Amino acid sequence: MNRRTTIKDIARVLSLSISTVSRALSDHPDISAVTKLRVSEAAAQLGYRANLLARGFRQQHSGIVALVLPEVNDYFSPSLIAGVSASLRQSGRMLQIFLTQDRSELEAEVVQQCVDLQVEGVLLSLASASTGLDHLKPLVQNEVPCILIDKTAEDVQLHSVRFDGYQAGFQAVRYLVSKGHRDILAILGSCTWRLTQERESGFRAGIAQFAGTKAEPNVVHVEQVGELELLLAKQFSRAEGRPTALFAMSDELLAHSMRYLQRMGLRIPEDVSVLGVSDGKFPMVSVPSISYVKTSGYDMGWLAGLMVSRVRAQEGGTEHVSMPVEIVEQESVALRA
Amino acid sequence: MNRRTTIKDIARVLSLSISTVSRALSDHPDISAVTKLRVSEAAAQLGYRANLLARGFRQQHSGIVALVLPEVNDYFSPSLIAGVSASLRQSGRMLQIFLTQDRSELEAEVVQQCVDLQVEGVLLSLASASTGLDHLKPLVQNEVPCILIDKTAEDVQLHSVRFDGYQAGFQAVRYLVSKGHRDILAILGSCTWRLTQERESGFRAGIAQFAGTKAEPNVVHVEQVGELELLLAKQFSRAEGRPTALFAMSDELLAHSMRYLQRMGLRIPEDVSVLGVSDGKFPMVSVPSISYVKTSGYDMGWLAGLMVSRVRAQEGGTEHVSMPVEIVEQESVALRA
DNA sequence: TGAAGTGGTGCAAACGTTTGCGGGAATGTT
DNA sequence: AACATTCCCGCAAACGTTTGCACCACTTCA
Repeated sequence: MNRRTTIKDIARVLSLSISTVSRALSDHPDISAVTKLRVSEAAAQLGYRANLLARGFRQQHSGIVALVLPEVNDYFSPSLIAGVSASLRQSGRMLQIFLTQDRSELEAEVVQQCVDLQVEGVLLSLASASTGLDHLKPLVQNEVPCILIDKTAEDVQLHSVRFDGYQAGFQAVRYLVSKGHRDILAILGSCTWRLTQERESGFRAGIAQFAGTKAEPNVVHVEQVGELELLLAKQFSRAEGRPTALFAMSDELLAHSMRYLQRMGLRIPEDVSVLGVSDGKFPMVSVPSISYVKTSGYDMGWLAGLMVSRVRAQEGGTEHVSMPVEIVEQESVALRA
Repeated sequence: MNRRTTIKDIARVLSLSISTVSRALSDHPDISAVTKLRVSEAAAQLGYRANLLARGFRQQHSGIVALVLPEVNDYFSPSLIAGVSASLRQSGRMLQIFLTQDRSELEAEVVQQCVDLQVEGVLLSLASASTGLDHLKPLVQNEVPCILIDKTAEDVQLHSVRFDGYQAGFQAVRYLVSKGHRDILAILGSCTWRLTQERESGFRAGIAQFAGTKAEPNVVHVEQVGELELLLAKQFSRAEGRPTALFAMSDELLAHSMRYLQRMGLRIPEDVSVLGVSDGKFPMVSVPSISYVKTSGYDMGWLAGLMVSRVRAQEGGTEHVSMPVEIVEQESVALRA
């Protein structure tokens, strides 16, 4: 096997020193224009490619950004990954993905691996069991920028970017009430997620403000999608006083909810209106199409990617971004007298 | 900032040479048991972590496997990624993901980047425009194991793993015919994919063998999902002699097809039966649940991950694996007299 | 007693790149 | 003419790890 051509080969061919070649390739001001030209021509000629491991080793960082996810689901993750990938490509970095299977121990292990690899930054979506943040210490100790995304937690040391959960819940109620709904059922995920808590408080605030004083907020928490069937059966079995609208916190909850509603013979939106929180793809292909609170995973990924550049550039304070949401109207919400 | 502890620190603390420490940590037979113990204790004590960049640099390979995808879609990619990730974790490697936006130039660029990084192997799903394989030359020249997955091509140099497309088409027809269907419409993807061609030939063979001699295979190719609406309108507008069953090659085509069918007021499965090819998640949440030809992305990812180990271990001939498929019955196919 | 083997350890080079420093030549300044 | 300045460039060290080789002490065998 023919050895890779290195910077030394270029130096030999041009009778230059390796330091000059190195500087020429990185456009160092000390090097004259003609030399730079000769070097870059020779490099192209010889098919030179920088050895990223050698460079990374020398510079003490790898050019890699890690994206750590509990799992890669069918709804949110793909667009998030696409956003991160696009953003990193632009800043000349590479994307490494780690899955933690939603387990804290794996998360800790993976975090250590990121440090060992000397990544440029870590974009981390917390496992649901990760209540404490001790296992992220290696990152701050080694000054690796860590940005919590989506599934975040409160922390002064770490940056974060997430959707405005409060607004998501609040706007959802506002919209449904504006369509005449008063009895709204909120299907939320695990209480351990900060995201869930925020949406719930937004939802409750919305109910209090818009639905009138008599209305009691109707909220259920779902840990496993299996629980949904019974919950919905209980809520919708009675003909009188059942919810006229359903608000689901995720595509997954939304999909399963719709499935059960339709099984029970309830029509959407004639019998019950439905509003989701989504990236937009599932609501689009569904029949009928679903109105939803839009949360762009792509945008979030893009921003998170930018943030590692920002954080590395100047050590400003820790940023906590919450991204805006907006209502997208489609067919699943009916006007109610 | 406190420097990372290195192998040298351990050596100094124990008054050993760095070579001894290195060998002890890698369980080299030359080193005595007691020394190994002392070293590993000191390492734990000092919180030593190997510098992966230094090691990779020295060993000429990074411990990273690249997964190169045209895009990360909502249906297939997530489980594929999960499978690859799990498999790589087991072999102690890390996963890097590159998206090519289904563009050949980006694919070529990314391939070069993989070589620059000295990855252990590349799992590559071809962009639809990548007809030739010249841009993969850097991989074979640098002896980087390359395994084409899913979107593959014929090549003697490169390994490949994909689903048995012929069987998918063939079994689909067999199943639908067994339920009494004769007029089956096949919705296929881009002709440029080898996968599409195989499924089409399987489909045609099935029609020829099972549907009787009089039956003409009814096949449409969809480049952009937008075309679907007109295609389906044309096929299903007439009341007489319209297809009684529809076979869709992907979740995406399936989802959009169903959407349009239902818009046209056609009931599934009463008016038209539907069969998909899928990983299984979308057919499950759909209403009604969809019968499908099962293709496990997780299994494929897992296998692809294993293959890089196999290829690196002993240089056997190039492997071409085609994974079996099976019919999963659900609610979307009606019995027809 | 000398030679040959063995088990444990250290020396030093090497991987490819970056970078602080020093120096030579040419030009400009007193 | 002496000196300062500017522009290019080379020397050599350094990053942390692995590994071929040499070495020493000790045992075994002739």
